Amino acid sequence: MAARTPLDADAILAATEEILRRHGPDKATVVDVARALGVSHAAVYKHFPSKQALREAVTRRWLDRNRDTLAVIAADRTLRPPQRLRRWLHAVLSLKQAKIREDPELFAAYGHLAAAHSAVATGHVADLLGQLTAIVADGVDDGSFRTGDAEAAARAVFHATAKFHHLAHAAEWPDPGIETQLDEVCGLILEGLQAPRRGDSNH
Amino acid sequence: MAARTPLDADAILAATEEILRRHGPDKATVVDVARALGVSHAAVYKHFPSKQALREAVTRRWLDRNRDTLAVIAADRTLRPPQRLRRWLHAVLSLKQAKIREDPELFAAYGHLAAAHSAVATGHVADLLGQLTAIVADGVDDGSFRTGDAEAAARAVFHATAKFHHLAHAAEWPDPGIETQLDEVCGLILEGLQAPRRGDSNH
DNA sequence: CAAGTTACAAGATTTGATATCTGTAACTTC
DNA sequence: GAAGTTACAGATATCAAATCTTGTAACTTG
Repeated sequence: MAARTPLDADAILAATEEILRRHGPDKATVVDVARALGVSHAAVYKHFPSKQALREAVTRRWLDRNRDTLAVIAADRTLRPPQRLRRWLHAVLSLKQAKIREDPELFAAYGHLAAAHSAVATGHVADLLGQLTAIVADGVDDGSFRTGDAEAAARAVFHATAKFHHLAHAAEWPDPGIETQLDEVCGLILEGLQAPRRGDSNH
Repeated sequence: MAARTPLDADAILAATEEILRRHGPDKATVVDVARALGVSHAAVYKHFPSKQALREAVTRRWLDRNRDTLAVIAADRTLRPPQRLRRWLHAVLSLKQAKIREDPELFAAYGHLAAAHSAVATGHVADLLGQLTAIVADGVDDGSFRTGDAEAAARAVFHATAKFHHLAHAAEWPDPGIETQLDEVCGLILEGLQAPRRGDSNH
């Protein structure tokens, strides 16, 4: 695993992922990473200012990959917005489920960051909200959805599906019923977005 | 605080609450509780089979009080179902917010139990789902809501509002924007429940 | 015999000395 | 001077010994 003399940020990130996978987020140290690369730990600090920053960079890589995968769905004009929204929400869940299954230690490391209110996590949420807003706006344009404020509607959808994307619920995702639950919530939400406005009948 | 000779389950529960408040859920011991009551810890075990059971009993007391408070709202015929649903969901959140504010240690103790998949927690969820189902069914009866299956709809509402009642989100509840977020989600959900059926337009 | 006691084994937690880790600084090397 | 090194202080983690906790049992008392 020890990369040769060109020690760049990417090699450090790859080694960090490997160490996180092997030792788990609680026991992985910067010294371990340096040892895996065959350098002193101070060398790592030439590229990353802190252990925290190093972990954020690893997490950002995964989140950015996810964001890009989801962006493809969000922009897919072959699906009408309601169906696209459903597909997108399922994809958010299934990307995270896959990571838990295939890389549980790494996933746990991501969880620590989110809990610590890292800027990486809040930035990712903003990205996702942007994609959701785009889907909703598309729906308003083509007449599938009716809402005055696409951004507010996207926010509501995001909060209403927290159970299916918020890391705090990760323990529930392996439950086989979770997909059905998401389907039910999607159904309810889509009805809400498609509903014709009826004034203040809610109040 | 030491109660006199009649040592009954209620006195033990009261003492346990006090110890939990003072020491927090991680440091509170059965010996502490017994000391507060002026008895040996074995005496406590005559009334409760284990420390776990004792904590569950304390938690159940609070959950049952909450259930009863909410049942009043769920059955309040002076509010039409949409408005009642909104009121009920806000009440669920605000009861928990109040507990966090006024009794943080005790609230933390409840959290531990829920995380441990205690039957107390799952039973409480069933209670709440029952109340929700009743509100939805009332709405179907009086024409405010349209849904084939009140129970499935109630489940969807419950999952869609997880952010506002699931203990995993407790850290977000002190956020001042949380009420507005719940309002937005309520609006979306109510539109969904009120929507006229339009066949398979979602798929 | 219901409701308490003391005594005790097994397991968890605290403690405190030791070792490791983080982050910085002062020093090499190409 | 960019990219690495060793050396170090202070914070953190580790580990084994001592202590405390849990839960049970055998005993006492009104």
